[in-house]
Amino acid sequence: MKNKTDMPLKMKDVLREQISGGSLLPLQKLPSERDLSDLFSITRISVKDALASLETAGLIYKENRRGWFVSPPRVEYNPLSRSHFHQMVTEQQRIAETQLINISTMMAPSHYAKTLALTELTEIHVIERLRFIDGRAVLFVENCLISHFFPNIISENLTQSLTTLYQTKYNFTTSRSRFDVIPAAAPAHVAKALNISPGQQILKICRVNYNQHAQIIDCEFEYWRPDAVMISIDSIEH
Amino acid sequence: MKNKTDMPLKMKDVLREQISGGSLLPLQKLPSERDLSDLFSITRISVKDALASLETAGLIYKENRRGWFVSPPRVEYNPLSRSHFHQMVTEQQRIAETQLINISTMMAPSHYAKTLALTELTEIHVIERLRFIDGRAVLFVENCLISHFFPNIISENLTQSLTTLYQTKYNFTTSRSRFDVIPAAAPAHVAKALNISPGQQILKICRVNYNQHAQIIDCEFEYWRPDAVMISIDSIEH
DNA sequence: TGAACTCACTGAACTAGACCAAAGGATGGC
DNA sequence: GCCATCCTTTGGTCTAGTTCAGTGAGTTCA
Repeated sequence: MKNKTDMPLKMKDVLREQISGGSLLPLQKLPSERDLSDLFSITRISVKDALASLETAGLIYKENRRGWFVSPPRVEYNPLSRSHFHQMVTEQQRIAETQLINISTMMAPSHYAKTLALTELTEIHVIERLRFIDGRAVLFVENCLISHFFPNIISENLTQSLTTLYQTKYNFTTSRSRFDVIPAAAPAHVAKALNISPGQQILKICRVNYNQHAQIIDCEFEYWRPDAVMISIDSIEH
Repeated sequence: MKNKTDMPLKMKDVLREQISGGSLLPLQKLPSERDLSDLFSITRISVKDALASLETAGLIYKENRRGWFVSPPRVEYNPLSRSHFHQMVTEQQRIAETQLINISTMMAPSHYAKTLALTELTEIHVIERLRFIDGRAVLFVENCLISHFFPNIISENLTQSLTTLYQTKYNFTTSRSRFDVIPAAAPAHVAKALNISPGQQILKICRVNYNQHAQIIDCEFEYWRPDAVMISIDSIEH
């Protein structure tokens, strides 16, 4: 029964059409909120609502105070596979990069201690890294290693795969991993690194890895931009 | 440097506090947006923004034109396990219910045909069901079965586990399953059943099941309220 | 050449209202 | 006791602005 023009809906349809039709390409910037509000004669609040709903659908994303952009296709990610980030991304004809953000060594704070099933008096290394696909920051990773398993690891090149490093330098293979996938809000430090607004929706993956002696050796917290990834698992691969 | 009172932030803190502190219990209704906007002397837009950010964090949820409610704890769900919905929920000391929404029989439309790897001239049954935890609708499921594998299935009781039915009546066991997890927006028919606004964030799980003869027998599309679930997988269980 | 500065443009966050449509309780007729 | 109708309350959607803070390109100056 709606015979109003419903410009906000029209704006969504136009953008959807331009994205699927290829007039707007992945990573391309959309017009500014102010321009869109003039173009379609609607307020900026309506523009923001409409853009937010396209964002939820995974069609567009925003960068803090920079603007809105068209989302590239999702990468398929199997958290159970041995394949690491660079290999996985490359196999899907995309370009991967890793940037080291921070390393710190500390006594395990309670939430890490709990995940690693150890006491708070154990020393851990926390490695924070940012991962890019096709030049876009899509994943913030916190790796938390139990120090005594990995002497001198902090002097290694930590932009490569940690799994490979575990194997070649420390002779540890991952015999078992356990992980949780949770739709959540971005914590402040993650939001800053990914250049999104704090509290925005992200996909959180918490993983715990066991070595060949069934010892927990490290855990990992991954924070993905929700439009960048799709978890894909096949029971036959184990 | 912010020395403004920042009432929207204060509202979030108060609600967060009341939820974690137990003054607001799971499934309990929050004051209306208008009441909150009076209480904290902020506009309804700011109230909505603040509530939306608590929603993203998984603390509260809303029902269409009914109001905002406190989210119960997430259930842990392992899509690889043989355990079915009722069993999984019961094991976590929660109450499960299933409601049959609709059954239809048709020639496979293209997106189903693609997922099931068959031609569009194959007949399929589509079973739509709504699942509840502790009385709250949290999951909309579409099961799509290849008809010739399941003669007369539509006259069975379809609020029980389909996996069990496959086994007892048709002698099919699931030998392999493959699934994708995607943060997405709720399609209109799903939004209606779950009583959420169309386009709102949900967690979509697409699963394909193979029988003991390595034939694809059905696929399933699950749409979860994102605050209700957490995917939890352990590689050792296979 | 290169580092520091300026400034226009961007979204972020907010105020102060408006009307609409669905939900659901209260009411009243039978 | 039951059912239809009314009415209040709810969120949904929208208009029309404002102020603030980070971004980044261009400019200036040592």
